[in-house]
Amino acid sequence: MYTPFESIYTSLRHRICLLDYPPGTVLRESQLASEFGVSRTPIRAVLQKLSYDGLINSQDGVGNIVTEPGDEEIFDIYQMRIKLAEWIGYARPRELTDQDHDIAIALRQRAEILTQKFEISEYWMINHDQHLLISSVIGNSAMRQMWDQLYYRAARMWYQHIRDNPSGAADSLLAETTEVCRAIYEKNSIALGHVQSNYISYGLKNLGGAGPRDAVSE
Amino acid sequence: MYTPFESIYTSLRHRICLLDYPPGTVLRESQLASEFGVSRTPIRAVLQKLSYDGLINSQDGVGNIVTEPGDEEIFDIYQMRIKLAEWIGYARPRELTDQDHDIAIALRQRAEILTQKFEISEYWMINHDQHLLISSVIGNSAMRQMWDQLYYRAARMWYQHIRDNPSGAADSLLAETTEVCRAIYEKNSIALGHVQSNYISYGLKNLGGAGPRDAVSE
DNA sequence: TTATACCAAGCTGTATACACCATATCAATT
DNA sequence: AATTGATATGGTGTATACAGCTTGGTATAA
Repeated sequence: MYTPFESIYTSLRHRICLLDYPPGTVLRESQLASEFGVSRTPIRAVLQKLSYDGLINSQDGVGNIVTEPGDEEIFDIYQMRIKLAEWIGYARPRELTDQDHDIAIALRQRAEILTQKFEISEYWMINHDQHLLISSVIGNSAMRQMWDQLYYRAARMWYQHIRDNPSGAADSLLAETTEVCRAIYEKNSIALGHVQSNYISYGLKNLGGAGPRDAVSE
Repeated sequence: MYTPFESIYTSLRHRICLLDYPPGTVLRESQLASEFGVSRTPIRAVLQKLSYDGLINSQDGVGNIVTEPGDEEIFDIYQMRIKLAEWIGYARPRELTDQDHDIAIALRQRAEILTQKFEISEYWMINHDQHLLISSVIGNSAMRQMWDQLYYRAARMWYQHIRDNPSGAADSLLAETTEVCRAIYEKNSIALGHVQSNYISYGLKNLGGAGPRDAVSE
């Protein structure tokens, strides 16, 4: 948010995740450069990072195309997120504090309001803030890095699904935030990870995928 | 290996992993540009990717400094590798073939020769080829990506340790390749992952770390 | 009418000149 | 002598001009 790079990178990632740039959109470097008031050079740096993140695909002579995740890829990413979530409590978690609980309570309140008047943007922001909270709990830096990366790769699909099927989304989110509150109140980071894993799993089910072939059975 | 980018990227990563560029080394863009016969621009792209990989650290006005992993980071990376390896067999593995077995047999033979005449470079190449083989088994693309990334982040530490303590390294590698051979012969990718997990765990122990504080106990 | 070959326009990839930043050196002052 | 300040030097970050690739359109010939 502070350096120009971070600011532009966050903006573009936000647009891709919220489908302002739906899959297939062609991003032109010169256009983005003029929009953000910089030259093509820093824009290219941002696009390269987005490319490493798997969010766009740069093709010489054509443009930077927002990727369209296939069914297999969606399944793979969700499977990884489910597994990683199970490990959150074992990845050198920092101690959960009363302040964490306050934040979680606030998120639950926002989710409760959402059940009365649903707004997709607010739904997203609650999800996002909860992700930031939980991510901050992970002490293992390698783990946290992967956790964040997969979150942003999965966000589009989830957002699209909720946008098309908003019924029940607020109730589910309220239930999730409630469970998160409890786990944090109990200062039990292992439980916190399990809650995450469960709700990601529910999400995968709702997305309609039990996997490309046979589901993973451990 | 084909595009100039891939070629330069692989070269520099190789040099960092094999400690040709030990931690603290300052990489100058113009110097690398003249060495590879290109301008600073593609060099910068490579360095940015290496920065995302956590192998270097770009500082404005100073240079691109090869990172020095701290004890905590080493432990985190190893813990993740141990956990991910356990999971290889469940990450949509492709079917193991007789050709895989032939490759594994060849690796074991090279390891056997290594026990008679140890050479650190050959040790590294066997390890690397084995990594490529096992990585190719992972069908879950998100998982494979993380697996590769952590491998290159951990390689330096392991290489340094073996270089300083070569005794027993060849025997251990021979044992590992033997177990890999067996798992592949049995076409059991779950076992293959467990073998990997075990030997990574042995490696962490040898590196001298049971963790920064208390070890993870699941 | 259809197919093919060429061409033009626009994009990304590259090279290079310039601006800004960090640091080491050296002189001036206390 | 020690310290502080300016300054020169060499680095990365940025802007821009150019080269190479892709693609859509068009003209021409079968």
